[in-house]
Amino acid sequence: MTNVIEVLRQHGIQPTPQRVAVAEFVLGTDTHPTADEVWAAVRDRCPTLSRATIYNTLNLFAAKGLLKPQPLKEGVVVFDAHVAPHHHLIDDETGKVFDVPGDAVKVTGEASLEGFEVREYQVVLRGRRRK
Amino acid sequence: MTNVIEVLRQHGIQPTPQRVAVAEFVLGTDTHPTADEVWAAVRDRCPTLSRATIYNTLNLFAAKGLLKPQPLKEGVVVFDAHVAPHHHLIDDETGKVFDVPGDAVKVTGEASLEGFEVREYQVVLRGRRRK
DNA sequence: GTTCGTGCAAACGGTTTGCAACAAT
DNA sequence: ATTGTTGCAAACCGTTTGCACGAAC
Repeated sequence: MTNVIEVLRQHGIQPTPQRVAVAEFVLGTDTHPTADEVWAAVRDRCPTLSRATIYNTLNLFAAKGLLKPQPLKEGVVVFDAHVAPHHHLIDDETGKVFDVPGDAVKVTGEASLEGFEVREYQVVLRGRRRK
Repeated sequence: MTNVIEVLRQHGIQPTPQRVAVAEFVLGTDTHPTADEVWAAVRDRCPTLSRATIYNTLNLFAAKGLLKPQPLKEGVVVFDAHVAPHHHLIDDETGKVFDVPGDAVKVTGEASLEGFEVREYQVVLRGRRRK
């Protein structure tokens, strides 16, 4: 993780201590955390940080293109620091979300859909993690 | 739409008037409605039907394999009567969800993912509907 | 009369918003 | 002084649940 403060500034975000704490966690993980998981992870470093600020911050980051909210599970939004196009695998047992590189799976035929102009697409795979 | 009552019975569901009303709407549409949209659509035919019954009924249908809940939007679950594997296109402007036949888009490479056993997959396309 | 389904209202969990205190410029 | 940020609490919205009434076997 390079200098988080610089990254925030480059995206037009004032680097407050709370935002830096959130950014350092959320930009440095590939666990696709929920807002509450971010809160739990940042609490020890910044105990006064409230849920409201978590949501404000995550939504701000999303609006500025630092994060992408993903409706992959029912009832919660998970935040993905991986902004470039890629795919997701969801473990049936644990519900955990794993990144799948964009080139690991190939999609063909999306250009020939009648009546649609496809801007982006994503493959959601569900299955089991082999150990 | 064949006889809805028969379909319910075949899935081990007692066909009450409320369930029949819900089934006739939800099994006969491809609009991927939310629970509230189902409620609104069934209200005129069955004005006493409560939200609780809507949720009970939709969850029952899902448990019995008549419907598949899909986490395609943030904050709501949409119900899909299309149970066979297929894909979805979400209109950027309206948020509406359209079915994309399973063979209109081809996915390759999912079998070769290291460490994963893929049970099912789905392509989520986002873009604009051309008119 | 027991079982199952309904409907109301209350509870719930994730998210948002209003607002007062508080930096920072 | 103005602008922007925080944190609390309350509101909000989609969904679930507890429970009493009612229908069906």
